[in-house]
Amino acid sequence: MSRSNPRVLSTLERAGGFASAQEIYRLMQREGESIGLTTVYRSLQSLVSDKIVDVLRRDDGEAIYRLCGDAHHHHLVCKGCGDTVEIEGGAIEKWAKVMAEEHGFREVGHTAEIFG
Amino acid sequence: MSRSNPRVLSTLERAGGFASAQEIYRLMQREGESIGLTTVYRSLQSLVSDKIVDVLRRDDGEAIYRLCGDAHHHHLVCKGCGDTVEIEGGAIEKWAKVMAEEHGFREVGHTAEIFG
DNA sequence: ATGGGAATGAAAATCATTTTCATTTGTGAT
DNA sequence: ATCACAAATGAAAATGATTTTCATTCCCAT
Repeated sequence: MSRSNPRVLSTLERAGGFASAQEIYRLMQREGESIGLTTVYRSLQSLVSDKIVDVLRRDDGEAIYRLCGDAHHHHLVCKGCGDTVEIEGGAIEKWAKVMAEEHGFREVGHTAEIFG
Repeated sequence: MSRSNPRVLSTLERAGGFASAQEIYRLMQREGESIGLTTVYRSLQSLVSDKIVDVLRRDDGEAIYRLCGDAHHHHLVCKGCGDTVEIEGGAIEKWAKVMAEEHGFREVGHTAEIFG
């Protein structure tokens, strides 16, 4: 197993908002950092499993990563500039729980993103 | 442009719940239908753009399709059997709108799925 | 120094999806 | 019936993200 390369995390921070592995890689190259794509992927995997970054999917299926606080929360994602805002979702938590129980599911998780 | 092959839609119906293009293709083959993977993809694209099926993404990035009523709604997805239930999300609509306005976004869409 | 495990990255492998392109099929006009 | 042309089809190649392989380099404790 490999530990996350700190430069990947620092690049993701600098990117602000969400960035894909490929974008982080290109960004690091443009900045003259010497790193392999493999290491970028490995570092992101490790950051995800350590719960240091979130991962979700673009419409085209590409995975995008974002540095996150550890609290459960949701996002507002701007379709134009890609800017994102974290928001807490008190209402949605309750909604998910009610809906799940109503249908005999044990709720274990949900996703919710708003695009605008 | 190509129109949707009706056997693809009928297979998706029969599959119940969500199915990926690959799954639909394999299913049709198993049932002895003669069809190409290309046609499955093309048909699904066309069904999506005609708003006859929804598309969303699995965690692994694979696109999954489901026959849907035309109303805006959300899903409960069972992690075990993959079974899905459509639910309407009155609360979530309101939540999305409020959150978007609060942050100066014009709300144009959102996604929400519950897994359990 | 030195031996061994972790980290690295180039290149190949994987896998879903899209594109290309030649062929087949359907349809309408003659 | 026949011709012509557009739409549909699918095999194979191309694409693009992600993962795997594997040989090399680093680092650290002995």
